[in-house]
Amino acid sequence: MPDTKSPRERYRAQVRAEIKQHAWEQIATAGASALSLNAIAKQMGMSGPALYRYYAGRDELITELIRDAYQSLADTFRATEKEVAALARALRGWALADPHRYFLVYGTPVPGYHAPDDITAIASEIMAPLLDACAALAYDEEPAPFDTHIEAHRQWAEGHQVPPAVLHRALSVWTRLHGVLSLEAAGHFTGMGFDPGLLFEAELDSLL
Amino acid sequence: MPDTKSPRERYRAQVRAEIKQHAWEQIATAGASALSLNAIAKQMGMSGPALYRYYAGRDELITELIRDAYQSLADTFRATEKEVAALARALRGWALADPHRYFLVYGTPVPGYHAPDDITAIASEIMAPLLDACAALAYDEEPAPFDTHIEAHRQWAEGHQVPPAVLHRALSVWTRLHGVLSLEAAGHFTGMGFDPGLLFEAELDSLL
DNA sequence: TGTACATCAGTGAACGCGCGTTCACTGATGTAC
DNA sequence: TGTACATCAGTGAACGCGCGTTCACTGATGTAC
Repeated sequence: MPDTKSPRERYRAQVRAEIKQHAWEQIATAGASALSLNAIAKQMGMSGPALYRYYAGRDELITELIRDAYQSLADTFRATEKEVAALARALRGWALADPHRYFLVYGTPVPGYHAPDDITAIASEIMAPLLDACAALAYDEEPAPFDTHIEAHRQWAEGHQVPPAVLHRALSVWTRLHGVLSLEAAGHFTGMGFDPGLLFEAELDSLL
Repeated sequence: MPDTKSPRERYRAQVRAEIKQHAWEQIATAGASALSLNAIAKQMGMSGPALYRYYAGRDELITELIRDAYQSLADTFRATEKEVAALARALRGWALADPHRYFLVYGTPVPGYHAPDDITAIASEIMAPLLDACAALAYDEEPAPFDTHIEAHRQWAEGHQVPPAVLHRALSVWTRLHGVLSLEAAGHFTGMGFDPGLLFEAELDSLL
């Protein structure tokens, strides 16, 4: 009985991975919009058309890169303790390990690009551990006006039986951490002198 | 005695403005990386090389667009009451009025692009009213650990004699508002159902 | 007011480039008997 | 184990495209006497 994966399938998967790896390097040096199949092929010592054996075109490759980016964050969260501070620091590590991957997920949207359904599914897979971790926090403040609004619009947290204050908190965690991280990754703090990591911790403190 | 601006100078300024206007439209529909001098020329009913009478090249045009984006935010702040809530709402209005202009300032950085000095000068011109407004807030909490760190790295707030808690607050205002705004402008809230404006107000409340 | 000249906006042709993508093909790899 | 065949990875040529940018030029506009 032959292996479920034939040698050819194995090889295909390997070359596809190598293509993606070169694509990431190219994005890191020249930005996502400069991604070029021909340039990748040249870098791999192949002719341009050869890549069409592996990807239907440029768009399919970019979509897969975006999907992989989302998936890697989801995987990171899955491997992290379901506690807000732990998730926050995991997010920061993930973002700074490869800022271009981070920006592919949360950066300037590509005009006209619409994410396929499976990517939005991964997006809510990312939100889930955050909601669970926020549910474990203590809530001693009075409820904010936004809580009643979010109570009425909670379908994005489908399946999570948590009070509205938890939904609110999860959104604050998301936006506050993203605020520091995106400015840091974009280099807007360089030259200001302070340590962005400490500002990140201070913002994290505001959420616990 | 002739006018200080000759008719030719007037005309030049007018055409430069028209070029920039078409550039913005192009950025809005196809993104900043797709900006093309030839396409702008065609849109204006001119031949491509004609634009070289007005801009030395593509880079000079992009740099001027970025400068104008920074400047328009600085102007918006100058025309706004120096109060945190007012500045915050002015920022949101400015950002959502033209998300691509916002992303040109705060979005994914262009790899290899380094802003000229006068742009970083405008950047601190933007920070100034925020610092002043934060100085007018009440501070009843105990000082955060980050305050002592920012006290030691405050050269970016040169000329502002404010306590470290104010520096800290200004950074929090900047990052928290940017966190909500950038995710909203990038469309990450679409499909979630809630009103991003109310989340923005809730984050603003956390800062007052 | 009229003429001679200088300035300069805009044109069209041309350069070289890299892009995505197609196509017919060669040659190596794997499969079936 | 050996041979015949099918599969499929990769090539090279070609297509049309739009890009930034240069250059020598035409012709209109403004200036000086």
